[in-house]
Amino acid sequence: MLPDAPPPPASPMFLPCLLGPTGAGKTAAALALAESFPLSVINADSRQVYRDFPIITAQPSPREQALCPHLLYGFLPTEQKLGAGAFARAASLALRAEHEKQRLCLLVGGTGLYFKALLTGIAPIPEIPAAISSRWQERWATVGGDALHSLLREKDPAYAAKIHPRDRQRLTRALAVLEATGKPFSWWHTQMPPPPPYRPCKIGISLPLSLLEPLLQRRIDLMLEGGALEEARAALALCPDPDAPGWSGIGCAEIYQHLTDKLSLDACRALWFKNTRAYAKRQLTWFRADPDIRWFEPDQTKELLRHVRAHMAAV
RNA sequence: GCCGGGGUAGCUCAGUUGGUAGAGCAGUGGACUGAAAAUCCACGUGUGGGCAGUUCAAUCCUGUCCCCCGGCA
Repeated sequence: MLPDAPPPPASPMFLPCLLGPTGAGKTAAALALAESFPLSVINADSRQVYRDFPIITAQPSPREQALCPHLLYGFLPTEQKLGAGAFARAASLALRAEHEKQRLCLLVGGTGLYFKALLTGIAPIPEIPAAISSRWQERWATVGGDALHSLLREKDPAYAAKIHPRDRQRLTRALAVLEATGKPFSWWHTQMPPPPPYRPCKIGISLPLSLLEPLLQRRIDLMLEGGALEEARAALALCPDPDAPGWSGIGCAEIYQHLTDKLSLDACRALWFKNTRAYAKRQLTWFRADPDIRWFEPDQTKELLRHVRAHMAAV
């Protein structure tokens, strides 16, 4: 299932990464960098992969994408999902292909787990059959979190100690992995692949939350003016299942509610903003914990360029 | 003006047969190994609308004033 790891190149690949909270200006910063270097932009955002939601997930516009090669944007149908492992595989293939063409790659996105999976590697856990996962979901619903947590405590005490009984997602995942592979989740975590052959240069683009807020609100209004409702209507015609992975994105979910008459447009807009803000905050929490990130404000393109140049030269 | 209902956390509200109060949401911090724009954890002193009275004790009872919402004039 997993492709063999590529043979390690002679020297690690220099890999600038633009990350940070949603709406802070990563796309604009990427295009500014593309003016100075011949580079290819690789998406590292779990939502911008969706084909049916280019506006709502704030993918670079067709005009922007025409300025330089953009990879892994807008290719996935709403009913499919791209897990962190699948992302890391796809991204490393794309990176290798671009590298062979002597092109510098820029990783851009806001999904912390995707960066982690690609840059530090991820345990080689095989794909878990959907039937097994959904069976554990059902058991969660019927027996509850405490019962499942004590079951996990028997089979995988190390991981059980790390998660809360109410953490449905992690709990059911750990039990599904255990059932499908016969090995505890925590055992898999010790089976790390060799470190990926990258030399990352992590650049954060951010603003204090209070300054980000008005930008997020304005971006939502621009999306609505720019056809977000029409986009969602079209997606709804293609995939009417609200539980499909693509519909769980912020903005998509709220508009779905509105289109199915469960939410007025005003309430939809307000909820969309609320959820976006909360998400930006979660991203800040994630990235704040990473000491390797060098932070810039959106208008510091000159400093940012200088920083990338300096790191590119360094061996 | 009269009658009724209300004024409790940033918001919506609950509760206390009198012993100074707690949920949801919001907010802040945190976690994060294939759903990650996901999932989850921790954190609750508020002149209980103002003033006076009864009481050992009032957010709760009484009086009065102010404000909001209905209805009647």
